[in-house]
Amino acid sequence: MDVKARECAPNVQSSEDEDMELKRGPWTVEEDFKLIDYIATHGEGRWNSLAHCAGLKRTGKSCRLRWLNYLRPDVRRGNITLEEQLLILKLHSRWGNRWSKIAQHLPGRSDNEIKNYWRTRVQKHAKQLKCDLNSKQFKDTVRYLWMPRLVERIQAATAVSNIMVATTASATTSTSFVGSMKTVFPDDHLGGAQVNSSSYTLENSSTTAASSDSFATQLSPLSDFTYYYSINNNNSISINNPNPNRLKEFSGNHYNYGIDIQSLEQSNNPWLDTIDASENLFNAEDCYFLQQQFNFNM
DNA sequence: AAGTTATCCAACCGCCGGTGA
DNA sequence: CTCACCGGCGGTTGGATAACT
Repeated sequence: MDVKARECAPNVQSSEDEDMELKRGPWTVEEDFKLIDYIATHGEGRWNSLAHCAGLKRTGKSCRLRWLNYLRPDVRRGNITLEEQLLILKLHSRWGNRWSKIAQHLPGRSDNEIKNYWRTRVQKHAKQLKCDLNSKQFKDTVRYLWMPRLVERIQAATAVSNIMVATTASATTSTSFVGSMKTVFPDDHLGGAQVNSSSYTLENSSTTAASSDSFATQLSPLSDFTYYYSINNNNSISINNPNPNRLKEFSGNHYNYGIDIQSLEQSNNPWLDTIDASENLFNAEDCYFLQQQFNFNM
């Protein structure tokens, strides 16, 4: 994807362009497809000239953000998995608010999404505990309670998925997660709950067992646009169906923020509910633990 | 059912560092 | 060296939606 948009000189603008007002706010389907088509042909980068050449009345920044956070083929959106939650907590404890750095270890996740996750889910729990995010209390809670609990639930989910895989394909554990954990935390411990390779190795999980291409295509929560284009061996992008008539169909049926996939997973696989219970990280047991350990005023 | 509050997240903003003229 | 431009990053906002009263 090194081909840059050099064909169009950004400094040469017609008077008409100079009068062109920049558009803001939510992107339309048409704008998305303009951007996708242009990047498919010319590659990404040089965002200001790209925006101009693609005929988008957007800033280069806006195009870059839209592409990276939403449109690029490998973007994953939707529920943050337990493994990803654990990784985010670990990496944040190490690097703080270095969202882009953290995102590098969560394939397909944008820094924006991780940041949003942190600000909404994690900060909410800090608020519930009435303690500061940067306080030792909260850091201890994350390290000695939250992370071990996540590890337990990941292990439990792995066990369940081993059973379920025989009859249904449903796990969405990222194969890259194991690599990330091993790379970042080669010999790590989580407050007494050790993270070892056997806990996460996908040889134990349903993802490996059901890792056929068709399965991945069906369930991987990738960009909504991936059916419209595909990534070639040389990492270039091919438009699968350039027929503009498809736009309407695509818009009507698929431009729905991935709800189909999520609802499919949840409606067909009730056990997923037990996995994605991220909002219930602190049960009565935990609250008691917190009160005892940290004198939290729950 | 209607109004209010909380939550989520896409998108914007401002700052900063790198780069090239 | 200076300046302008660009891309990347982290912080913030505001609209849409869900949950609650």
